[in-house]
Amino acid sequence: MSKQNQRDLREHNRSLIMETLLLKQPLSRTDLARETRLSKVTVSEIVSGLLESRNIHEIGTGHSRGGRRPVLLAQLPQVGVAIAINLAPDETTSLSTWLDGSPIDREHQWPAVVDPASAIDQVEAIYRGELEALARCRDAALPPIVGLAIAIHGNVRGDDILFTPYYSLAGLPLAPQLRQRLAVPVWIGNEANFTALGELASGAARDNFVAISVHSGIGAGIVRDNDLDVGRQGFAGEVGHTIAVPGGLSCPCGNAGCIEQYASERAIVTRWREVSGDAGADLGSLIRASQANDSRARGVLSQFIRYMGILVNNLSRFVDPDSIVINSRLTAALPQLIEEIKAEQRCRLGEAAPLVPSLLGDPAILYGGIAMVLRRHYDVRRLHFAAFRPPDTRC
Amino acid sequence: MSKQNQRDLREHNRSLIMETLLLKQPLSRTDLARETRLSKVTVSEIVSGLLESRNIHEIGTGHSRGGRRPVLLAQLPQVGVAIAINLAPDETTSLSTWLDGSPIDREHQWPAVVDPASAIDQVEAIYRGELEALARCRDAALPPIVGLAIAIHGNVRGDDILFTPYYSLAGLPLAPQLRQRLAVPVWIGNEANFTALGELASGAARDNFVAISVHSGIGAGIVRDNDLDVGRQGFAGEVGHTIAVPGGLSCPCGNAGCIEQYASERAIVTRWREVSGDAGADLGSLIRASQANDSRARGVLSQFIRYMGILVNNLSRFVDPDSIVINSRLTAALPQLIEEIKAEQRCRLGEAAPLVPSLLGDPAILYGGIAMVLRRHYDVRRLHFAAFRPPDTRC
DNA sequence: ATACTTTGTTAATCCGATAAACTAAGTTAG
DNA sequence: CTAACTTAGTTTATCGGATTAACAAAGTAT
Repeated sequence: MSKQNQRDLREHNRSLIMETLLLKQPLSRTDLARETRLSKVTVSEIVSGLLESRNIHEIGTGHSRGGRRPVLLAQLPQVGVAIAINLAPDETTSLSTWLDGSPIDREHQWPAVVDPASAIDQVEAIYRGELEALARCRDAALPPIVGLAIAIHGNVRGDDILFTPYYSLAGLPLAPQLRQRLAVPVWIGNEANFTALGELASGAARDNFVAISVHSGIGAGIVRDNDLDVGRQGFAGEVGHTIAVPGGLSCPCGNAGCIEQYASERAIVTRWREVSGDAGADLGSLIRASQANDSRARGVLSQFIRYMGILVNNLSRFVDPDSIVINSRLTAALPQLIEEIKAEQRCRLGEAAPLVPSLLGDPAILYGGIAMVLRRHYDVRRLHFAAFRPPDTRC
Repeated sequence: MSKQNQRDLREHNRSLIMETLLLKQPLSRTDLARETRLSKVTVSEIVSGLLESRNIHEIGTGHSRGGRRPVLLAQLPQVGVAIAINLAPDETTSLSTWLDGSPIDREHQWPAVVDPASAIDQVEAIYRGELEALARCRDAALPPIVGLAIAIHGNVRGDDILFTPYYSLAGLPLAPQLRQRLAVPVWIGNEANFTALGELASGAARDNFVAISVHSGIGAGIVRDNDLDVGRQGFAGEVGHTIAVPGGLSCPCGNAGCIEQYASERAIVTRWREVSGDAGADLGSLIRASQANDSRARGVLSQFIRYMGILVNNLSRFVDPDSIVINSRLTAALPQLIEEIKAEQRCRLGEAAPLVPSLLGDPAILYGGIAMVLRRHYDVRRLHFAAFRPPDTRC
């Protein structure tokens, strides 16, 4: 039902050109015609529109390839701001970027939002606080806000918050209310799904992949054809609640043997405390002990490896992705874990999917929110974050 | 890259009209304009083309709705033949239908194709044998063959046979060779994926669903947006090789604890033989014993229920489909098993996906092959099989 | 018989993509 | 240094496809 008249056709080709430019800028009009297989005339027309709407600009001329020099086109990033808010169970973080994904200021922390009665007010206050922080760090006026993305630690489908294990936001009309109050496009989504968008935009993976996020629970974002697949009820990728041990440890979800009872940070730390006899032990001490070749720590990690191996195997069998991205503090600190998880893949049905570490690490959720905003703003699927500006150059 | 010029637009709208007509025939031109949201003129133009190419015909006039009576349009089924061949490990079956999916003759049996050296010749012989059988049962000449689909019990991606556990067809250029020899469109695909297409065309499920097939192994076809998702290497849906028991029974695939070691027909019959002490016991005797309330049989079935419950749970968490179709001889004979598998769903993350039995049963693979041919022939995604002609009216 | 409805076609128009010709601005070879 | 060639981008003419509006065809209702 989507593309059936000429206006849709034009819209489609505009998206195509914008996406190509965002991915491979700078490009000339002729480059764009070659890449998109559109005629030069069509490209020139659409480019005129994009120039006029100040989405792109001409940045000068490139090197001649034996004739007239090409006029190079590039995105105009500082004409708008994208904002992402991560409603984590224990704190709220926020980040604002230009339209190329480069941060304007550092990441900000705020109190956790847990009370459903005041949740919408709180998020509104955080949004306004973020704007003030931006104003303080910039003397010039801010360009328009092109969108706000809010990461929910729970299940989301469209504007509906369906289930939130860590707080009680289910059923709250967060997105519609904020849209009205802030007069800004608002997108909400599951945290693991945002992470997957972040990995897509950072270049860790593309096309068809799964991004696994390990923290207190285990979630995943499934990307098919450069688009999120959230399933019928927004539960696609709830891989923490796949059963790995029949009749195993009971899980708050109601089932027994869910894999997140064996391989989540919480499960691993619990096990590490048992093994080490230190009730105050945490993920950091486990990592340090492992680096010091502590055999008890290695034992705990072998459990992590084993169950992550099962998860990766099962993911490969179910969805057979092009690659699997892992975002976890354990694999970030101990890169060899990735190889050990790979070594668990013994199924001879084809090669195992390439396993790659996240390029974004902890702030992946926020960058994923930014990606959510930008892909809607530009009406594209893939985009490419500009190199991250080092912290010292920020305000 | 697909739809960017006007020709693509026309092609898209032609497909849209054909798909709508196949699903809801008979329809008038005005009905089609309303359903597709295209203008009456565009519909009339495209319909003229479809009439001229004898894909559809006018079957008369419908009831007046207060004005001129509509001219009803319908598919013209007997202008072409679709053929499907199922290369099962123990036998080969074949089926031919008209373009509405109604069988021309009964299903035919042939010897199993196991020798890679002669496999292509054998399949060619079976195809020609099927044509002869059709000629024998019809005095009139056959219309053209619009395509041949071949179900492979193994992994397929495009024309490439990647892995076949039961015979050695991997790497064989079956499709390209037959295309050349028979001068007919040839499609090959995984058996479970074909089954999913069959369920789609039979109306058992639509849009986004998973069709699980249980026999000697366990496979699944994943349908997203009415299209098959076969994954990077054609392994998507190889759910039999997801691990359900860490360190469990070893599987020929190289892993341990694969779910098909616990819930496939082979696994269940093995267990039934152990429990009953009868080395000749089979699935039929298990079903009969269960119907006679034999407690040992019920025990064996409870294992089936338990592991199928895990599989359904994990599928729901990974892909969150609109529904899950189960095609197995056990659930077909003992429908209450479906309810018992449903009862295993204890995860409170949203409602469990509706679990429905296959409408096609055993010949689902063949009908799925037919669907494969027809959807390519008409360039549509969804289609709807005409009611099956009862066996006694066939030749 | 007259007025109204619905179906489907004809005619006029609009919109978007393309090809061909052309202008602009360079490089290269002699 | 100029003539010939190349590449970039625009102008012009044309084509293909979708839509609107008007109309013809064929019915119903009173």
